[in-house]
Amino acid sequence: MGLRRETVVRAALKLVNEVGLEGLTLRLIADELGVRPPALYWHVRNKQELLDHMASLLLAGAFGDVQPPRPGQPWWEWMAEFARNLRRVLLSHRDGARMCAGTYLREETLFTSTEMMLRALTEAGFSLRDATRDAATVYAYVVGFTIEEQAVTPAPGEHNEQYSPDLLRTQFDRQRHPLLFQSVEDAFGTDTADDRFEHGLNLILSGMRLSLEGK
Amino acid sequence: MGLRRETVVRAALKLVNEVGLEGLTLRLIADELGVRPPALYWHVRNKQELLDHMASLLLAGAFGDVQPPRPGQPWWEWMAEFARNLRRVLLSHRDGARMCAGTYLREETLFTSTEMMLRALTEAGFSLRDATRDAATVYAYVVGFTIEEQAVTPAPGEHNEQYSPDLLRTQFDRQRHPLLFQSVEDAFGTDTADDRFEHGLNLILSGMRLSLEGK
DNA sequence: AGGAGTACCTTAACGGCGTTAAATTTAACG
DNA sequence: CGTTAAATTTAACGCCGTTAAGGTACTCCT
Repeated sequence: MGLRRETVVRAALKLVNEVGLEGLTLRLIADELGVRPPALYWHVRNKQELLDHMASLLLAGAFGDVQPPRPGQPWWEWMAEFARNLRRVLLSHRDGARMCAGTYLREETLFTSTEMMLRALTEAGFSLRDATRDAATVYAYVVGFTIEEQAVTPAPGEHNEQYSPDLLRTQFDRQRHPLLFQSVEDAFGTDTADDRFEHGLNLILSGMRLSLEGK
Repeated sequence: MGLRRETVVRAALKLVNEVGLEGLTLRLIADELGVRPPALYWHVRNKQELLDHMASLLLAGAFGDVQPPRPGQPWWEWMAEFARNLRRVLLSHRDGARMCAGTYLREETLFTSTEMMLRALTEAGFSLRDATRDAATVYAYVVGFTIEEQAVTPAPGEHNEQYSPDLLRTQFDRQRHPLLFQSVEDAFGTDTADDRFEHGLNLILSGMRLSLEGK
């Protein structure tokens, strides 16, 4: 008969997309699965463990099918692809970034793809120590960036009203904070989240390239 | 008589240090203040708004007394000081990073210090657009890094048992993931969180320097 | 065939949570 | 002293995560 742990985790991931992380309850998940709430405790120790599994499964979608750098592909392009993929996956679920931030990862595939990343970087000339810290930096940046992004844009198409241009314009006094005022205008004008993400990513990867040349 | 909103927020900040973000309840805060729970709703619309105010007040401690760059101080050293200060403040409260990640900031002093940062960077030669995105990158990195850090080390001295060296050693197969295995060893050996933070910060600031020269 | 054991789920309930409505006290002022 | 507004209390609602105990169905041994 039915219901493996992965089924529960997938149902939870589907629901978090609809109701957000705050709205996700065990009772709701149980309903979705046609089951009483305590049944979930057979598959999961408690809600936190379920959240850990959700984050792991979500990230497995980003790390899971990572391929080694293609022949001739520079490592920094490969890293950039990875970072974009990670952000894309985090954005693919409402509250995806907050879900994955600081959670304990329990998926085997995450280990193998991390190993692959470390290999790619060490083969490019980085020490293992630097490779580890560089990868952690990229990860921290992507997660941190996407958390802020999803705070403003909870789901594609939705926009948190607290961050609406009109509201912010009233808060930022143009006289006292002219630069801040202008930068908020830009942020809602020409600038897109993609642009901002690429800019920061480029900073990190440039720094990595520089540190490699300095060897 | 007594109890202003700031009193409530400060009590909440004190308590989150003792019980963590999950353990923080309005009833607990009310007890601490010698008051019944609904009294808090006079000073705060709901719990989320209280959390926003907590994050804002906490961050005000990091941004609040930011001084302009000292004469002759390079902008990157000034930025590094800011980043270290931010991390220090986030670490000063349990779950400080998670508390501040993606919350809506409501403190006036945060605006003025952001303005100051934008001015410092634009005077150093950055366009306003770049200054904004660079500052956002540093912020995202610091928050992302510290979230992971506090997941492993909830409070100074404490260490999450899920990340204990012994447990991790059993999970990482030395044969299949030799680099990952070694890097975990290093992480618990010579490497400190401070080292790792400085390394990533340096990547970003190097990238910023490079982008300025490229002009 | 029948009983033991295990895997999986249900029923019932507990204590605690955020939040609301309404009544009540406290302070301020003419 | 009476009125009004600010600040808090009492009482309660509905929901939450979680636990204990019991039930059902399947497997396997004899």
